[in-house]
Amino acid sequence: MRIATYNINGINGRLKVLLAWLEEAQPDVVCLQELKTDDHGFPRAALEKAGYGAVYKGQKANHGVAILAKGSAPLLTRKLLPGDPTDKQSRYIEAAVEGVLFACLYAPNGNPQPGPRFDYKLRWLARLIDHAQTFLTAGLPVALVGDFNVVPTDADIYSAQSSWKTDALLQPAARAAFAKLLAQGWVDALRTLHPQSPLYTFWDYKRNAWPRNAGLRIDHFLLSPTLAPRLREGHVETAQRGREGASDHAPAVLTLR
DNA sequence: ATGTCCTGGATACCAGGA
Repeated sequence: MRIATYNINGINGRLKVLLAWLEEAQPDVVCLQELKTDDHGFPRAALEKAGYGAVYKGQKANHGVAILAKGSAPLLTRKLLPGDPTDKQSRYIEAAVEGVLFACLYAPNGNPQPGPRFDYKLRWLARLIDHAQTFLTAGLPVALVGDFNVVPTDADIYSAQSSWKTDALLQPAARAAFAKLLAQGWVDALRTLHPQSPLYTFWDYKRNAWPRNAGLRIDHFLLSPTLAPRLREGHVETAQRGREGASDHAPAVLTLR
């Protein structure tokens, strides 16, 4: 079973790019972030034609998440991250495919920091930590997949002393939230497979980031202890970032037995 | 400090988010 995460940065503006990649990579499950469309505008028919069923929670202009499954419809379990009924942003969707539960997430960016946007990011991550614990307590095979908007360590960025130093993605409080998930028992799949590789998944459109490989690792797969033993292979589809009309994120793929 | 690209509201280009 091949599972993927892909921050598509506008699913309609980049539908051709997405369909070409699906055709080429043939993943079984895809967690998408930053749809930037409401549910009405989700390209359900085009994805069905490409062989993928979908569940999605869209939002006009910003955010929005979806889970695709090849040849089937994912079994939807939630569209809201518990813990704050007043939170209206579409950043979480959860569904089961072939006995594995996928939590597709798009954590808040949190800039500028400090400030209310960074506070929201930390509160959102705290809610994720609480919800993640319920999966572990239940012993379920779960993958937390998506754009966490956290650079976990200085090894996960081209230069920790760059202008990113004061960015919300690198702040100690954000990193502490990610570390707390690992301390719960979640396995950082890509880092476990490749302890020494950069594993960048994001290159800013600005600052000439892609040509000089000024990347950040912010898209992650966290596997529950019951699922982690099935981990076989994983990589970032780096070449996708260099395509015409690419998202600022590259997709990443894992193979599970 | 700057840079780029998406979306929406407009119906030209700008604001907001990232």
